[in-house]
Amino acid sequence: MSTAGTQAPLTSPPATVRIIASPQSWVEGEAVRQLEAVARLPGMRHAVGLPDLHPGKGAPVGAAFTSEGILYPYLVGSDIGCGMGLWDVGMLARKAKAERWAAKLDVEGTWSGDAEGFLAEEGVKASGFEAALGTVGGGNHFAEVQRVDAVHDAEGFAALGLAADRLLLLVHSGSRGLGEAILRAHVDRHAAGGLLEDSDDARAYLTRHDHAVAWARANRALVARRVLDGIGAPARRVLDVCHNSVTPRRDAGGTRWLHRKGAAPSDEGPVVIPGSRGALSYLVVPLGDGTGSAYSLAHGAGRKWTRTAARERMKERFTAESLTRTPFKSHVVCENKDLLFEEAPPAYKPIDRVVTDLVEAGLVRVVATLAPVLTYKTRSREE
DNA sequence: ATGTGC
Repeated sequence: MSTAGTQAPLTSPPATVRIIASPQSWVEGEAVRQLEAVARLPGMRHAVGLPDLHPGKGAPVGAAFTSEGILYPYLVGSDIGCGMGLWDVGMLARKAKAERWAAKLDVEGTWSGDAEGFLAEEGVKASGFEAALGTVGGGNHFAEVQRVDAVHDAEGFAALGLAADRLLLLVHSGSRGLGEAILRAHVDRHAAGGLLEDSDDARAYLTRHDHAVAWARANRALVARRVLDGIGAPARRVLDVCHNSVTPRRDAGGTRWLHRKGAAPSDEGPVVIPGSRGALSYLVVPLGDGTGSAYSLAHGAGRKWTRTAARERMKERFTAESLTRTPFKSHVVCENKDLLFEEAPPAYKPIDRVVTDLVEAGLVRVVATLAPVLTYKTRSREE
């Protein structure tokens, strides 16, 4: 094993496949088939499905993959750098004006400030997509003002500088059109094929990928700033993690390419695992050495219903107006009706089960649960 | 997912 040649990685034994989900966490068969198909790609070593595993476009979402000698941009997908940022808001929860904020908060369209200057402060170069910097995007993206529901680990909670009576802001967004353009340029040349790690194409992709990851992080920071300007409060970034990326990582066997597709890192400190807009989010601390889970965790609840099914089922049972409030009495800003139905809470799996699976697998400790106060999706009727 | 595809 000490003399692995350059050809060895692509012809060695099949990857291991592990799905970290209890029988109570229902996982769609198609998602499992997708995971197994990815595991058969040349150079693949480990394929890990997390408890929010669900089918994606070709490759599953809620999964992490490690490979040797070759990397696969299409496994990361088009929203390179997508992730979650959490801010500690300098305002008491009892001072929240959710109804007033829901009526007027507007984070739509190009930011009126100096986007390139903002990027420079974040240490990120401009990309040409700055018209979208500071916008939430579509799909499952959101900005959510939250309150602390319960503290389960007072020491861990205090260590993050948090206080139980203060608001928080969670932002889930990505690299908007930038990542999409990067993947499209790759797919035009290589389709779903991988890139040999020592190739010029791999180096070029990784340079653009790393830029999109940094730009996406800055995007979340600007979304947070726009929301905070809207509610008139200061804030401090507590954490920011990316769940769509490919990064080199050394482990016992040598350098591996760690692909995360809807999988939060377990090696970068605490993360937030959100449920639907009508459910709690979990602030957790990763446990263990990460080797059995590809250094990854679930990134959210995961869809239970397709968007099409969710639209049909929810329209039969609920009015759009009723979906702008949740069982937590929180407010939802989503003026696009299709998106309002697609993202309704029943379209997602129960987040408590997803997190319990992670706890039972020894992968996380729960620090606190966070409840929604105001979920901002979009003010626009289109998109 | 997408300054979105026919």
